[in-house]
Amino acid sequence: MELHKRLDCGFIGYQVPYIPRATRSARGRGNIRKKSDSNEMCAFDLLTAVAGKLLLEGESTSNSSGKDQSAVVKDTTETVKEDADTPLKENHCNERCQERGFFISQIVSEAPVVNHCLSKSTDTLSGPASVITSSDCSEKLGSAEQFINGERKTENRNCSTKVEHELSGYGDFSNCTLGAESKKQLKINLSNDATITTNKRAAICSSEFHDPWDRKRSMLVASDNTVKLSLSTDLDPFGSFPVIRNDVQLANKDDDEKSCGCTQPSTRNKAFMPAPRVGDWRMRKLQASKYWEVNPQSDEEGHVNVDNETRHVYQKRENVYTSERSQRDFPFKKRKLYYCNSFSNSDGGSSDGICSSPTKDVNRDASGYSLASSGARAAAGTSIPKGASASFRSNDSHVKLKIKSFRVPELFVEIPENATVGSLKACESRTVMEAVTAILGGGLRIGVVFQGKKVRDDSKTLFQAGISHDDKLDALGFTLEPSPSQASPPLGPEGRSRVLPCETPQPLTRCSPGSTIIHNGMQQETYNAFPDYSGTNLSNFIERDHDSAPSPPDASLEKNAADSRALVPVAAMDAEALAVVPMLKPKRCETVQRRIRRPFSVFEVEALVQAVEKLGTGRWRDVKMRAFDNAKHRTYVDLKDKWKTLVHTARISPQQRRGEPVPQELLDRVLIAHAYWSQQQARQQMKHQSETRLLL
DNA sequence: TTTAGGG
DNA sequence: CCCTAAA
Repeated sequence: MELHKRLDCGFIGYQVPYIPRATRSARGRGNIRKKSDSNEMCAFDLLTAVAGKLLLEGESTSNSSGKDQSAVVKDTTETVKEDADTPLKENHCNERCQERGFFISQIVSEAPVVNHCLSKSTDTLSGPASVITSSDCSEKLGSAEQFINGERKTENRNCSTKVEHELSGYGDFSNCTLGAESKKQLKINLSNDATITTNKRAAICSSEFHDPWDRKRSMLVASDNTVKLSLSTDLDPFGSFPVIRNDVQLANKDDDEKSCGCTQPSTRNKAFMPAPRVGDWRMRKLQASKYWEVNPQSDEEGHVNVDNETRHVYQKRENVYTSERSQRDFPFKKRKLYYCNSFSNSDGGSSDGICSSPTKDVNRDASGYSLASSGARAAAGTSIPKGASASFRSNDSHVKLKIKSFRVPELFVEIPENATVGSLKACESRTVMEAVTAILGGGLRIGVVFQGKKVRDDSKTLFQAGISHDDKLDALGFTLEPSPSQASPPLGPEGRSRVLPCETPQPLTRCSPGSTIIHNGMQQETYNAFPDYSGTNLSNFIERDHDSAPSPPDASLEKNAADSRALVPVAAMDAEALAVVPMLKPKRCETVQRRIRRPFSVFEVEALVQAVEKLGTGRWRDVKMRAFDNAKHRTYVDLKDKWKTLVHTARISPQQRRGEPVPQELLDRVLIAHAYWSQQQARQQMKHQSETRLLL
C-alpha cells in the first residue's frame, strides 16, 4: 500500500534568471510585428532556455509557516518518506501543497541563446527593436492579482525566491519571471511608428524550433489550443488565467532509444485527449465542462467516443512506449506540416472550442492578416494622419513596452511516497521542462492589447492605434496564445471533429489539492485545464447547478470522471509514472462560494409548515421529499434551518422580524406544530426511558 | 447520508 | 447558510 501512496506536490511558479541574449535587434524602424517577433522570441527563448536545463531544488515556498519547511532537501538519495524533516509526508501533503514548491534555477552560463526564429526572420527585422530589461526585482507574493483582471482573482501563493540579478543592459534579458509573484519587467522599446502585427510567422518559426540542448522535439506534445499566457497582466482581458490544455508528455530522453519506431502520427493523438480526473466526487460533479474540438482520427488506442465525450481506455503499460513514441513524433510532424502549410493553417482557432473562444480571434483580422498582406500594407506606406508627423520628429518617439511577467500554469506532480528525493527532483525537472516546452514549443501568437482592447489591425502604426510614448506602460499589453497550428491537428483533413470536454474548476467547487488528477505514464493524456474565467459556459454551469434540471455537461463530466477513475492505473516507481496535472488554485478553493441566499417564499413556508405538521420535526429528509422534492436547491438541512428560524420568528415580536413577512397564521401553525412535535419527542423519549428501565 | 445543533 | 459531530 505504501508503494501507492502519493505525494502531491504543487509546482507553482517559475523563476527564470538572467539569460544573456546574444542577438541584438536590428536597427531601423521598429515594426511591432517584428516586435512581436522579438517578444515572442523573448518569451520563447527564455522559456525554452529554461526548459532546456533545469536545476531543481526542493524547497519550501512557504513564506510564513516555519523554518522547518524551508530547508532544502539535500540528500537526494534519501527517500522522501524517511526524510523526517521534509514536509513531504503524505498526510500533510495535501494541505501543504501550496506551501511546497520547487525552485528552478538555471545555470545561466550554460543557457544557450536561441535564435532560431529570430535569425530566420532577420531579413525582415528592422527598427529599434532594442530590448531593455529592468530588473525590478521580485516583489514577493500577493501580486498574483496583477494577473487578474477585475474580480477574477487567483491567489497564487508562489514559490517566490528572489533572484536578484542586476540590470544587464541593452539587449539583455534579466529576470523574467514565470510566476505570479514577481514583478520583474522586461521592457521593449519600440518606435512609435511601428506597426502592429500579430505574427503568424513567428509562431510557425516557433513550431519549428529546435531545442538548444538538442532535446528531442518529439518529446513534447505541444498544447493544442488555448494556451494563453498573460504577458501584460493588468490589461489583458483574457490571458489572466491561462487556459491551458497542456498535453504534456513525460518522455524520458532516454526513452527515445528504447521505443520502437512506430511513427504513425495520425494514429494516436492522445495529445488531444483530456486527462482523466480522479478524486473528489463532488468536485468532479461540480466541474464545469468545456469542449474542445479535436480531430477524430485520434481514436485508436482504445479511446472510446461517446457522443461528445471522450473516454479513455488505458491500454497496458507495455504499449505505452510505442504510443509514446509516436506521440512524440506527432507534434514534430505536425510542425513540419505546418511549416509547409503555414499561413493557411495559422489563421486562428479553427479548431478552437469553447475553451479558447475568448481569445481565439485575438489575432483575427477581418481583412486577413497574412504576413504578406500586412507587409504589403506596410510597404505601401500605410497612410498616416498628418498630425502624426509630429511623432516622427525624432527617433525618440518610442513606445515603451513592458512585460511584467510571464505566467506559467501550475503543475501538479504526483510521486510515490517512497521515491527518493532525487527522483523527485528529476521528475520535477522533467515535468517542468516539458510543461514549459509544451506550452511554448508549439509556438505562440501574440496579440496586442491596448487600453484593454485588442488591437486587431496589424497594419496600424502604433501612433494610429493610439499607442504613444506618453501612455502609461500599463496601457499596452500582450497576449500570448498557442499557435493555432497546434490547435488544429493537421491530420484528418476532412475536418471532422469531435468535442472533447475540458474540465474547469468552478467556483462552487470545494476542492482539495489532492483531488486532482492522478495519472501514470501516459502523460499524453494529461492536460492542464486552468480556470478560464472568461469562458462563457462556466457561468452557465454555475447557474445551472443550483437549479433543478441536471445539465448535460454535468452528467457527461460525471461519467467521464467515473470512467477515468476506473482507468487510472497505479503508478509505478519510475519517473514516468509522474504526472503533470493542474493544481487547483488553493486560494480559490478556500474561497468556496457560499450558496446564494434564497429566502423562503411564503409559499415555501406554507409547504414546509404543512409537511412538518404531518411528518413532524426530525424527519427532514421526508419533509424534503414530500414538499420540496423538486426544489433542488433546498436541502433537508435548509429545511431544517428554515424551520428553526421559523420557530424563532414566531416567538419574537413582529417588530423584530425581518424579511418578507410570514403570515401570522403560518407562524401560529409553526408554534403549534413545533410544540406538538416537541411533545411527541419528549413522549418518545419517556417511552424509551421507561422501556429501558423495565428491561433493567 | 441524515439529524441535530452551534456559528 | 455553513460546518460538523454523531448517529
